[in-house]
Amino acid sequence: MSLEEKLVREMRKRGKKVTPQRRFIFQALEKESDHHPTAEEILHTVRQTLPDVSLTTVYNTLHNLVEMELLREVDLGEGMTRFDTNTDIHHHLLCKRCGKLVDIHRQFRNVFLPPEDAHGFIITSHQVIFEGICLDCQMKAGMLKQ
Amino acid sequence: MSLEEKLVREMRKRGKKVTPQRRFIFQALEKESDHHPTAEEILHTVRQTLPDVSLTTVYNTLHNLVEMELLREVDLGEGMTRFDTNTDIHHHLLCKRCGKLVDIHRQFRNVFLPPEDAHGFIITSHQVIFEGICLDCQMKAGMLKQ
DNA sequence: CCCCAAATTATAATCACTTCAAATTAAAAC
DNA sequence: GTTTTAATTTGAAGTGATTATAATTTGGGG
Repeated sequence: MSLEEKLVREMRKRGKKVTPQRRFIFQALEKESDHHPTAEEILHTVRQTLPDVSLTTVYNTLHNLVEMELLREVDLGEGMTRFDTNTDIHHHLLCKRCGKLVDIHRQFRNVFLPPEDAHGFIITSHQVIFEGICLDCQMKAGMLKQ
Repeated sequence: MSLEEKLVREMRKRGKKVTPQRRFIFQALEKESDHHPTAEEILHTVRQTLPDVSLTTVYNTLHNLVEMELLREVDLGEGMTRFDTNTDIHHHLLCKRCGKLVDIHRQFRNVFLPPEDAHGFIITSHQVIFEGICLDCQMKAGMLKQ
């Protein structure tokens, strides 16, 4: 089942309307699932087929999906939110220079807060963010001694 | 040596001017070091004694300190940047409901990316963010079966 | 086909920050 | 102490991402 089909079903299940705009947003999410698109990027893709879609609609739909837990918001302090169709636990590696973002699908077994360090919180999730400099940026900066 | 003294010294060491504005910003950082203040919060504190300081100056000074590696920017996807005078490696625990932020000073030994997972990046830092619901918010939501 | 709550839209607003250019000032040089 | 000057400060205007508003349109049940 494609992502589009899945999301359409979930929308219907919850009595939400399935508009053409939403269908194309679902398709864009599927198409760009590999690189954590921003709302602007989704808008751009959707407008290739539906030129009058508004940014508000994109945000509205993405937020709906997040609420339905079918989409994950990823905020790495870049000044904008990225959206990730992979809602499984995974981590991120971010290039400080160019903003390139890579998924890390490895688990870190130790990352767990024992009750005495949890300050009474109910912990619902955790995320590891690695920061560094990607190959391209090392190249550009002449950091690679070839 | 107080934080103010330390920062004044470091400024002088680098040939930077020590203005009254900067001194009061250093004091505010010291006073609020426990709760990761935002630029706005620093501004508010500084204005209690120096009512005409501008937000631009606060940002300018904070960014200077970050550049000098005497201050750490913490961005947890809340839509604004917090500043942390503790530049040691440590992690964070964030309440999703009220935004309360707690430092975690425990190390996680396993959190390391082996070269085959590093995608060629030079990794310079990592950060673990735990999310959950704090005691106060559990209380408010009646989640505590007392 | 009709209805109407839900969805979409354009426009304007907001929020956190950044840029800019003119006025001020710390501190080095005299 | 006075002068000099480059760094700093300032408020106003600008940005870019996101959100609010209110009028218009529409999916889909009846």
